[in-house]
Amino acid sequence: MLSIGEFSKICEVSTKTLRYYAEMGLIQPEEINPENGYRYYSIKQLKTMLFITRMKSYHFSLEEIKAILELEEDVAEEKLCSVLHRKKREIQDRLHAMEYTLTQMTSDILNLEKGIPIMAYLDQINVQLVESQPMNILYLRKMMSREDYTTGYGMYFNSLYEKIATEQLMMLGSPMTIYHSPEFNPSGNDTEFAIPIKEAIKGTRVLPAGLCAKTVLTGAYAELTSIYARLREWIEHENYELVDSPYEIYVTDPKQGAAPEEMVTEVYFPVRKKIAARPKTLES
Amino acid sequence: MLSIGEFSKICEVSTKTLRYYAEMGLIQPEEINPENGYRYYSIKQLKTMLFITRMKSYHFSLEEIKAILELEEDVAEEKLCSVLHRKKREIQDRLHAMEYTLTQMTSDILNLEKGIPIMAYLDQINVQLVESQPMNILYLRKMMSREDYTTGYGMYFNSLYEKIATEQLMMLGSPMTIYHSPEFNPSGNDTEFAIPIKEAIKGTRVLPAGLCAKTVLTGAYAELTSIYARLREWIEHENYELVDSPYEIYVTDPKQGAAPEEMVTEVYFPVRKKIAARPKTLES
DNA sequence: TGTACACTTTCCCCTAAGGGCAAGGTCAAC
DNA sequence: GTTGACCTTGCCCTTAGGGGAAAGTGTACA
Repeated sequence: MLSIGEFSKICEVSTKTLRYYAEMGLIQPEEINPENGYRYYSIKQLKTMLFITRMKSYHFSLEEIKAILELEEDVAEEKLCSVLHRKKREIQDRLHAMEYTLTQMTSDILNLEKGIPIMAYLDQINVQLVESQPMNILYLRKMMSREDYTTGYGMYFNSLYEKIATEQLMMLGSPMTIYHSPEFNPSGNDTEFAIPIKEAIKGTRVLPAGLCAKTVLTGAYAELTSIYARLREWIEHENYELVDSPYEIYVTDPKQGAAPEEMVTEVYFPVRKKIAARPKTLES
Repeated sequence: MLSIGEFSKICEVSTKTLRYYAEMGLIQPEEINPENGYRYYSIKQLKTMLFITRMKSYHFSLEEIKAILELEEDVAEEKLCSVLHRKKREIQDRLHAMEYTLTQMTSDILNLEKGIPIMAYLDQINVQLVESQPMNILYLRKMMSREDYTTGYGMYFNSLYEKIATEQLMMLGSPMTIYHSPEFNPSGNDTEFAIPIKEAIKGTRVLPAGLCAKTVLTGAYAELTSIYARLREWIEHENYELVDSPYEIYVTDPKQGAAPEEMVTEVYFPVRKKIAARPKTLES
């Protein structure tokens, strides 16, 4: 039997950590002296501790590790395998995100070294007032949470494309999304995926025409937040107000896998001039 | 002037976040109504908020971002540039660490699919008792914290190699490190870098001969923790005790950049059989 | 056998970046 | 005048432990 200090040195973790793990039920000392409360570990528990530290290095949370340790013998190996696969994919995603962050940092550094302030690009975003045409769109409307976006976009546009193909419909424009949640909502956004087509069939509706503030983004989607901010700023400053859901048109089809710098996205905010000093703004 | 809710929608952050940032002095509302405490932001502050979220996406802490925002105008750009460079390197390091984690996970998954339990390798580590020869070593002794290790190893071995080259000394073995801190110590370890040479000059000492428990590791250093644990377990189980500082010999020179799977490292624990049931263990 | 010191226990507060919720005050549209 | 949306502060919660205090315990040494 090993005291907590001895065991902690062998495992190369602190005694604090061992006590914490015992408290949360991750690994219990094999024996506790009932008189003085001293914890005693068996050397056989070393393997469990090394397993825990390995899973921790794979970015499992302690709760996840606990769940793995509590698996029944007979399902343990396959379950562990599947859970490792899942975590691996998660880490790969994080890795790609970091790679993208790095390219962004590099471009910012390059700009800075040329003497261009980092946020200068904001002033380059220019907003135009345009009159949009009415469009007949084939749509799918879903609640999307932040994480669903990357996979969701693919899925829903795919099913729209499929319908167009199987029903021999005629596409009249680029795919688009319409954001019906009026505000930034971390728990989920009411999002409509749509493609303009000629035929007015079931599953289509007309996107009404109207005055819009419009901005064109050339480059990766990461800048979209700034675009939205800039549009809202413009609307505020020019004394307009939003009268319908904003939408984006993906002029460069994201499915074609164009280079991120060449992707073109148009952002539209349906607006109307604010009527000054009149309370009833919902009627013209 | 925008209320906190309006500003939060434009910036796409929560009102909680805005209040938190104000509280910690990151960004103050331009005006606070003294009667009711309502915060009002100016649209000009949007640029600052977008800058903050961008820096956050670069993994700067809020404290770091605050420091950047508080820089004097004239030094701001160069300082920002240098700080971005530093952070970029940090992220690259994390990226490499994650890539390594991924290769480890992959190999664990492969084993599992072959039916080999993840921790099975522990039982494969075998420990031998050997009698080491005395060695005359050229050494450098330093306190190392965990993060110093990767850079430190390079630096200190380099300066040893340099001395050997300039003073025309004769190397008699592979580089090694001796760990004098008796325990796992997160704040810093007393570490000796050494290379066996022929000449007994200033800056050398003799590593005494003696009985050692020895293990050979073939593969990446990440497994070293397990090796140490296994050695301590063996010592405990076989009723030996540690009588001097453990050391590692890098048989495959890490400078030569061999593939991690082919690196060979020997780990030695100077030991002695425990004298049973006698209190004075320090004298034989 | 006494003593000094190392070891262990529990308890409490702290971290970073906010989220959730409650109670109460305020604003704007009807 | 009322209602519902919005704002305020305050408190507790999150992860994976770290730091330190106060008190009890174990053991090596004289």
